[in-house]
Amino acid sequence: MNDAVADLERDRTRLGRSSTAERVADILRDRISEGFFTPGQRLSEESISEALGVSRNTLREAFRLLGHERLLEHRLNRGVFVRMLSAEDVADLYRVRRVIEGAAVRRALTPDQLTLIEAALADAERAAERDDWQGVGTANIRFHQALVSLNGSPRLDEAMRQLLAELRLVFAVMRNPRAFHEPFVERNRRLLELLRSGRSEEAAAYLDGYLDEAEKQLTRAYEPNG
Amino acid sequence: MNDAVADLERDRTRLGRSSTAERVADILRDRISEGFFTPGQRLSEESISEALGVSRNTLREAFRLLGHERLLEHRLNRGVFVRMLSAEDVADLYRVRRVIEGAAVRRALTPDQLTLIEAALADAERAAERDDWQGVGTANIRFHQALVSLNGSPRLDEAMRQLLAELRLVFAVMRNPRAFHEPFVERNRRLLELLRSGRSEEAAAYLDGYLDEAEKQLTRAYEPNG
DNA sequence: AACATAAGGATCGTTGAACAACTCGACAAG
DNA sequence: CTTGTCGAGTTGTTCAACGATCCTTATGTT
Repeated sequence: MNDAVADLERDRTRLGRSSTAERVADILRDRISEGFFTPGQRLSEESISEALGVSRNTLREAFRLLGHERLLEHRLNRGVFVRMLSAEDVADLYRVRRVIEGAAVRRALTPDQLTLIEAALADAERAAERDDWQGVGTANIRFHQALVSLNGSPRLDEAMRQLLAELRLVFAVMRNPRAFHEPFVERNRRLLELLRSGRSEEAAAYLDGYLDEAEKQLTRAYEPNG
Repeated sequence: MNDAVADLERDRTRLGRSSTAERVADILRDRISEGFFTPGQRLSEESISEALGVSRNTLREAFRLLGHERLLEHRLNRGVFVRMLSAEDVADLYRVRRVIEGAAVRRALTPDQLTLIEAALADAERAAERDDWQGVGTANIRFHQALVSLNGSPRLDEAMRQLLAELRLVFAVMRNPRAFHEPFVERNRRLLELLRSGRSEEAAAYLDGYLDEAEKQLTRAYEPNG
């Protein structure tokens, strides 16, 4: 019995997790990352609270939540807007990725720590065969999330989660997802092999170049019509 | 005219920055880090909103803000509590510090980047001469904050700010601040000299040992009566 | 005595309405 | 073309109310 019960404890976080404000935040978060709400757009308290059938107060709590995740921007007396990232923001996001992901790949790993990463990579490869580039993007994100989890730090995991959510704001305005996501599947494969064979310094160097390239592509595809 | 107006833009952030909820959050944050509210204590919506003269709704917005900073813990239908850190939390905080501060000291620096760090260190040394150990603690925090700023990343700065606020929750329950803070002034001095002479790998190694020691002391002073 | 159950009180969660404060565009005056 | 003024529309904040939930205490059962 004890094992089964212990397993249940993992679900406890999901239990406490059900205030209306949080569920509203979940909905809005999804809508933002799927591009339904586009960066720069203003979110009206009145129309959204009415549409979702919650009070303005509750909606405002949800707005605060997403504001702290940097998905929304709160301008006093003017309302909340879907965050619009500048080129400087993109640069900063990649600065942070280099620090956090770099620390992850430099660690000594046990083989079983790599299974999660392998799984995400396999998903990406399967999605690529299906020409499902949105799916590739999602799986790639999982790949990097799993990479960070090698640090074994809940706080770094959380930071990475937020960072990737912000990055999705940029992906949302990109017009050619294939050109962006496709090449990285292969690179992820190579990175994983370096990790598996324990060549961490090589892996770190490879990751740095990898992130440089991604940042450059993103900035290029982003800035001209920013 | 254009130059003078351009200068003003820097003040724009200060303009939007004053909703009641945020000011309430500022007050509560101060109260928590000064130990007026102690970890584990429940913060009643009714009594606090009454005491501060704001409505429950506004206070709840402030609670949400501090919850996201991990200073408060929100339990559904039970209220908010001042966060109580476990030994595992302390370990995680130091895990993150190793990653973020480690990345900072490994960078190549220009001498003028060190002036902020030097200033914080000088403050700590002066406070130590005055036997002002609270002051030493504050200056030490500024030292590490300045260290992280070498990364040049606003997001990492912000993450470090939050992390140190969490750590203050632990400092607040410590009974002998001198024993904890005093030895680190000297270590900070040594670390700065290593940085100044450009020996970054040596500095990184020194920092690692430094953080190990701090974590150990903190865990020891903390766990027995946790 | 140990345990399960039920009732009651306190507090939180959420709502709806109200009004003040503020933004922004339009239009008039200089 | 710039500066004042006005008004519509939106956000900021408060208040009162009620249902939902938790905690404690009292009650009853085995």
